[in-house]
Amino acid sequence: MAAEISERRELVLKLVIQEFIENPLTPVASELLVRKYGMNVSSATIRNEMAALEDLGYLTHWHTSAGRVPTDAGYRYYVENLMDRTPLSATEQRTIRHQFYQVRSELDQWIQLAGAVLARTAQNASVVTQPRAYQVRFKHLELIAIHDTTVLLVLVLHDGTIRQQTFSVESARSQDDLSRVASRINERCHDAVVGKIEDLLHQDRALPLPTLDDLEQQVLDLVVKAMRQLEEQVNSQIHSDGLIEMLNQPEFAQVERVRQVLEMLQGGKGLSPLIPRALASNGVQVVIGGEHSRDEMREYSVVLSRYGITGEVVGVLGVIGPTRMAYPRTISTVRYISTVMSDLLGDLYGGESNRS
Amino acid sequence: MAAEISERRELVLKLVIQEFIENPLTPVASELLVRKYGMNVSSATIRNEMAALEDLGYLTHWHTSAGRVPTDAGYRYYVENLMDRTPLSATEQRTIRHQFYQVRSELDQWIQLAGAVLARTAQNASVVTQPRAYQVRFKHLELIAIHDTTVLLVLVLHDGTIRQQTFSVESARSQDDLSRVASRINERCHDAVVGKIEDLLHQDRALPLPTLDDLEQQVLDLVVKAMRQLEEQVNSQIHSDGLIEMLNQPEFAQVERVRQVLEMLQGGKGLSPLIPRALASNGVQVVIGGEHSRDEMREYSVVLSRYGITGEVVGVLGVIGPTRMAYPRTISTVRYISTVMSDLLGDLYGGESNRS
DNA sequence: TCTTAGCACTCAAGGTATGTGAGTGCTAGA
DNA sequence: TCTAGCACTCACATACCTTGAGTGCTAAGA
Repeated sequence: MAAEISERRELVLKLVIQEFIENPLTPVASELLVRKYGMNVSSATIRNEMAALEDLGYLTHWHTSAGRVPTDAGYRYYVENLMDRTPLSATEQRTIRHQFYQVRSELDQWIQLAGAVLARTAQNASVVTQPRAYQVRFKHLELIAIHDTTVLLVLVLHDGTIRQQTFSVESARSQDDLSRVASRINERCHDAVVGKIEDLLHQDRALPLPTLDDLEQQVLDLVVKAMRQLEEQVNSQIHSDGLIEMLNQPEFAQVERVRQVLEMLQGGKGLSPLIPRALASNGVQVVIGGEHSRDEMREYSVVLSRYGITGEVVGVLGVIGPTRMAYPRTISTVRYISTVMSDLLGDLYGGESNRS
Repeated sequence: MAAEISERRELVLKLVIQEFIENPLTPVASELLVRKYGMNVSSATIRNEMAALEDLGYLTHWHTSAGRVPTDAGYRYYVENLMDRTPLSATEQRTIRHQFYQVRSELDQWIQLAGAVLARTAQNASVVTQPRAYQVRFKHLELIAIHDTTVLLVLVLHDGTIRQQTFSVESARSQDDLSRVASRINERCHDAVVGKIEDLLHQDRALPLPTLDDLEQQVLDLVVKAMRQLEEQVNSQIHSDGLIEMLNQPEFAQVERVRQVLEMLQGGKGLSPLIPRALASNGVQVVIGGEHSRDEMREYSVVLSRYGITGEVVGVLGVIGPTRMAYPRTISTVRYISTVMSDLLGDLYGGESNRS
């Protein structure tokens, strides 16, 4: 019984995995494959094939008299070679696109919607990061008088990120005054990267008679600080959704697992190492169970894709679930939603969206 | 054995509840009270008292040979009459205030921080709503050219809410053009409620020669729509945190409960009926188990408080947990954080903060 | 009238024994 | 190379028993 892969062996592997994905509580038995999928051989033959697949490392046993269960390697082989790659049905595509169409003008709802749709379609938890520019670039700022010496600064960056913060000025200023300062800064800093603004500030301070007044300097300081801060937290916020969907999966019968997942998602601890990889690559990335660098992720798989406009703004979105997840459907979903999001961003920035 | 409340009976009730709060898995036995709290009577006497408290409806049995467990009425009596009302320790207060001090200028982080601190201090899930003005009032808007005919509208309302959305204009406009339109609108709509803006729009349309140009009309339409939308969703977003903390509570050993909680928190379904009540009342509100109108909340208690500046902006924050929760600590925490948040808002708006 | 010692009674939880059946591995023959 | 047949394994369910914590009640004492 040479441990090589034959066509029939592949079929057995594929069926075992698909069966197990559908019915994750019970290991799949040789007899079942014959009965349910009408194979033309006896269960004994299947058993032999299964034993061979076990030698190859694609299947395992929980105990001697239990059916077979896929290993991480098995899933990997399945995803690479065996899986059907059918896209989402036209109906589903239409429904999804329609939902996005309805919020097309509300930028901040895209993320939320993407998370919700991913979770509901893939029946697992979803993660979505804000689309971020490769470089943090200034777009616009606004100063709003709130009260006495308190001013609200609203900073809009080139990638659509909005930051708001308040600060105190030494003496009360009128709204007109503030607006004038804002528009002067907007003119000077148009599309500038943070370094440019810093230079501006330094040069000006070196002059004997600065052309920037105190308030302008103060505001620019704040802007620089805010932009630097954004630059550092590369992964930005990881928005996640679909915990309930994930909980409905049978593997979460014990609370322990639930806690694990919550900790992984909280602050994206378990996920952040994956983000840069996803940003750097085209197409959908799949990381299965033990392939994760972190131990606490060993029992989960992650399907991620980049979305956005190459060279302009990019983000990451994906699904996280138990290693036994419906890979074909999940992958199609992630791929599709990433193209939808890319298209949306394309419309916004007028660039070519990054369809993979 | 008359079913009346005596001093000793109250003590027994108090001890039973405190003991059960500390050790929620085991019903408290008469013997234990004598041993642990060194009472000067025998366990039989305590048993009699417990039986009386059971007649009064403050305690129950799970089965004949199990210790006593508080009922919802018992908790209620405890919260109203028996509980120690010690505030958070000075050290804790200082730590908390310090954390808020560090993000004092970043308005949008207050909510997040309040949620996190509430959850960590009370060891349960927390909920925080955005502070909202009684009336939605216009503060400021900004138009930013994004690309060709796409314009980003940033709308700042009087209570600090920021809404961003994009829209298309018929013909491309320069940023200067957009800024001019924005500042005209800002002048006209200063501090206006939505009705005012609508009037302005209607009146103008009725004129033979409108003073507002097309773009201005389009923008004002969007503003009105956005403001109306905000007015309707009174409860705004309910931000919640601390799921993990809650999961660490022993009552969440079964996933069923976890799912319940998730569903309650998701979109604040279970909570929204409580918000108006909390907004309308001073001080800390406690709703215990069966007192909830919704069945799915029967096993949970909620501690809520309003925060903000009366007559200006108000929000709600609080904690949700199993009926057996550490009421004294939770209530102190909610009360304290609500005053901290009120103070912060007070600084921002220059009003008197709503300390209760 | 209140308190308490004593005792019978109850019941959840944990342990052990046993049966059941699904499923495998192996062997020998087609 | 496939397959029928059979012994073997092991999780799971069921029933049964034991244990002990804790109560309720009674009757005697303060």
